Amino acid sequence: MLAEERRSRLLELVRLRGFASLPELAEEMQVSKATIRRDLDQLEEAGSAKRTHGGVFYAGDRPQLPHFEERQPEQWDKKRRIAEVAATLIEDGDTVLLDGGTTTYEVARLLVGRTLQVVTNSLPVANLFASNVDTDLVLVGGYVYPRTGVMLGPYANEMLGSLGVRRTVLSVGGVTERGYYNSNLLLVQTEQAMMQASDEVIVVADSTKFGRQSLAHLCELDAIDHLVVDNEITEDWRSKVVAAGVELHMAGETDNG
Amino acid sequence: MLAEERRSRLLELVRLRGFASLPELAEEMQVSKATIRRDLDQLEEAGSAKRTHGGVFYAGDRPQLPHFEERQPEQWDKKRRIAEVAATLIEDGDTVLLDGGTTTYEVARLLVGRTLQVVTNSLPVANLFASNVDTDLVLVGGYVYPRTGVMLGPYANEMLGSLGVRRTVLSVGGVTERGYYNSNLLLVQTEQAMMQASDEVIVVADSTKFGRQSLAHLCELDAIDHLVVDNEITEDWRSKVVAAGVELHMAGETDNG
DNA sequence: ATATTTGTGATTGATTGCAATCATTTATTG
DNA sequence: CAATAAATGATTGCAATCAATCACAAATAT
Repeated sequence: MLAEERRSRLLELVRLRGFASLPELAEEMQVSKATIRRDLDQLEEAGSAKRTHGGVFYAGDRPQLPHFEERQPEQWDKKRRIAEVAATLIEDGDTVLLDGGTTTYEVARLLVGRTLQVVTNSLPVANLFASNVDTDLVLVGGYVYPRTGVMLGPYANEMLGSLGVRRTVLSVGGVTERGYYNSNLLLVQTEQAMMQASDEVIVVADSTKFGRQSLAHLCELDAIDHLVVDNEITEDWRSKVVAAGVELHMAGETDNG
Repeated sequence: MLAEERRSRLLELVRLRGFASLPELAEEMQVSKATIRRDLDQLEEAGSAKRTHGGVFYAGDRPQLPHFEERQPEQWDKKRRIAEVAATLIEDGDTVLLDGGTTTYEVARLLVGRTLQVVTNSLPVANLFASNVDTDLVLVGGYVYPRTGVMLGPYANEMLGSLGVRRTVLSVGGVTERGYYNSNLLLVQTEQAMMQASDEVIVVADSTKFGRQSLAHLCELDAIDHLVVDNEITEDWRSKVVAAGVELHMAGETDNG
């Protein structure tokens, strides 16, 4: 085996595994640890990998969704608590439609392994379920909005027009007295098609979204069935939501509403 | 910050990053390295992470596609060479349809960053392009076949029926005198819809596929435009393909075509 | 409130890993 | 083919990291 070929193979192994230890690579390649170190030095110089004490991890191009991944850590504690409550609203055997928001993603993570039919227009959500044999997964096709991994547009809307689901979980970008908002006009159209396809709509939103304006109006306050929010929502917003006839579920230390 | 909360945050960081070094975790959490070690001991006991010298990598549940990932390393050298030749058949500005085969995936990897419109029914392929601003990506929706991340079935076929693309790249499971085969009946129907939607069909297949039977007949030998194969294809198969009027592209040390 | 349990940071000897070096082997070039 | 360059494995002293331990701090229980 040529040195160049071995380095190419090493890079592929590291790319597939994410992390590989130096002794195991030496064993697999049937060369000494010193040789592997030298190979890894070269991969590190090329920027493909990063050496660690006793190992190496992949540092080259990794498909990622910057917009999605930047927003995932925001208010993570709140999102996680909201997701735990929202997941209790889903019943085994449901057909559930999950949108591409980061709070919805936390819900999705908790649904993996449950006996469900999942429909989604989100690549990250789809990736969660694709390997899972307990879940039937249907992906809504369409134009993939750059950096978010969300499918929207006419193909998506047409497919949603011929689907029916029990429950939809939607994230929102903002809530005002006039209703729920997201930042993208095309996305909102696709989300409206989701609501049409659904018996019940569950909105998941952390408290920082309340009183925050966003570009595109999704629907009125009363057009949804359930709202799950963390316990830092104000009393004022709580009463507005309840007055709109929405079932309010609070996530956190206090009693759930 | 409570110890339990810190450990939960650590797990999330490790999950997001794949690998994290102990000094950087200690710095971010504002605790000593000794404390981080103890935390990581607990994560390792729980099976969520694996300690390394000076660091930790994520070892918990990771969405994966076993069927796809098991087959990816097979004949990797051949696939890679085939992909390099196939990528030269794609022109910038093309609309190209990529199926869910592992050889097609290697082609896809080489197309990232090119100015293209990409249509695909494969989650792994979609994940490659979703973050890329040079590429317009359209995902074919439908039922996600378990463990492969490939969308197929009536929704997929209907969407393909309303699309037109310049070139399609297809992997196959087997080639006999009677033509090209894949292992799944539903998948073959979706792939036939892909061929119908395309001006030109490019099949990518490593030489081990020739003379190998597979369940579902895709099309006759002459129904495609280009075949890209590694240089270990036999002279017998070469002449059969050429006699069928297919443009043969050989990948490897010898002269192409 | 006090008593008990759990968690933390620092220290120290033990363990793991590393890079420089050199003799030898392998690959490449003319 | 011989000459040259590149690569390899082993050795050795050095560097980095570790786990056990202890005194103290923080959290929890009564």
